[in-house]
Amino acid sequence: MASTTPAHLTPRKRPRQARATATVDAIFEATIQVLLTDGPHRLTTTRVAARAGVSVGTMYQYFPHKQALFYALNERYLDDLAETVRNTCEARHGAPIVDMVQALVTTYWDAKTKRPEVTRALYRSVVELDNEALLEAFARRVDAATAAMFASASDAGFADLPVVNLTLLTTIFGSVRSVFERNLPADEAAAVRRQLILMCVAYLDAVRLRPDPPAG
Amino acid sequence: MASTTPAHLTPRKRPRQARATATVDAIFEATIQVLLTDGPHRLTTTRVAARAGVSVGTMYQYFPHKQALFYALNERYLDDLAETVRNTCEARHGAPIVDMVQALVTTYWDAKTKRPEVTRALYRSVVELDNEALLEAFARRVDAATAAMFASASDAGFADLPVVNLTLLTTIFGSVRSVFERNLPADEAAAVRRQLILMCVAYLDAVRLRPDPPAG
DNA sequence: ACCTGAACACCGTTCAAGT
DNA sequence: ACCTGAACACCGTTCAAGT
Repeated sequence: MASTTPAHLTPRKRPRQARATATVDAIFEATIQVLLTDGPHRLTTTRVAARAGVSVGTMYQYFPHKQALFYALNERYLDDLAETVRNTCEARHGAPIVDMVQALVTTYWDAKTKRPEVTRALYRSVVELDNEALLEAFARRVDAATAAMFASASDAGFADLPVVNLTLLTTIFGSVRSVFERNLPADEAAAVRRQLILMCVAYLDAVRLRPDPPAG
Repeated sequence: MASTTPAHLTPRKRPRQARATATVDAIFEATIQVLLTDGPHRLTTTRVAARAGVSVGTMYQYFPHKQALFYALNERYLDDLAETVRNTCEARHGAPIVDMVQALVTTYWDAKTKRPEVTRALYRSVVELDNEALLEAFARRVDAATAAMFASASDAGFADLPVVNLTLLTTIFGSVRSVFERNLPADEAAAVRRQLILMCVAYLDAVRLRPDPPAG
């Protein structure tokens, strides 16, 4: 992932001593806090620095500018999420296709819903800049994990797995974001989640290869 | 829609004279231009005003602050989009369900893809504030239009139409946004669009009510 | 190696003065 | 009714000076 990070978003310097590491961690934590309490619009560098207990100058030693802060925050978050999805996928290799879809949707959904305000804050913090590189790297990792899982399904094969896989991920990622954006009430959100699984299953069933009927 | 707009986002004053209307239009147009050429991050009020050929002060007579500009822009855009979708839906009343889904996905997708950079700029401009009210109003309108359409399907009925409808819209809106966010190459985007229709059809087929088999 | 905070440039917003 | 633009407060970013 690091290799895909545009240079202007890279931290200026990596923490080398213990206190520096503590500083960077404090800045991350402070950023989330300010994001949650004040919103992205009222998040100022001074405020974050104050909350982290350091001076602005210190912050700028590690992050070349404000957006780099958001970038690093999202990078951390997406790394985590990709890893979670990967684990889920590996554990389902060889399983029936329905189990896979259910596990995938549930894992992704739950990960996003665990701390909804953080998720929302992050969605909003990715305003600008080359977050595309970030999202691309994330998508690539998840893509690989789910494609490998689906390829191993015990009860289904697909003529064009890459397209099927891309469609599924696009739909799942998108739906979750949509639900957050509309801030749907919990019961409606839960209903959509159940239906989404149904939908993915119906789709996979429609596009999967069926064994030829015995010749005669 | 106007009734749901939060007060602090309302234009300060409505243009009453012809030259004022021209001013407001120029400001809108300038905002889009600056958004496209400089990006949301480098969009300053002075720059927009300059491009529109007015002074900053004038801008502030109509928009209480910068965000209100973005808000108004999105409002215009979503009004338009909702109307387009509504027309599509009305024209399909009584049609078979497959035609409906196909028309819905195609209309929405094409509307968003017609001017991709504008779409992207708008997605990014809705950073903050109560865009929720805006999106909610939009969703409500589209919701009503599609629900009425699906209820009139010549070849299908649904036990829980509201949930089915909500799921479909969440998926369609979300997928389109996902495709934009990842900036998928045209051929992959096209493939996803086709698959999305397939997916919706498979889903509707799975959840639709079938006539009871004749008793015996 | 790491931290500080005053200083600078710039941007959002206002308001007294104009037509 | 509509427009102007200098003025003000504030925020992002820097850098000389410190430990």
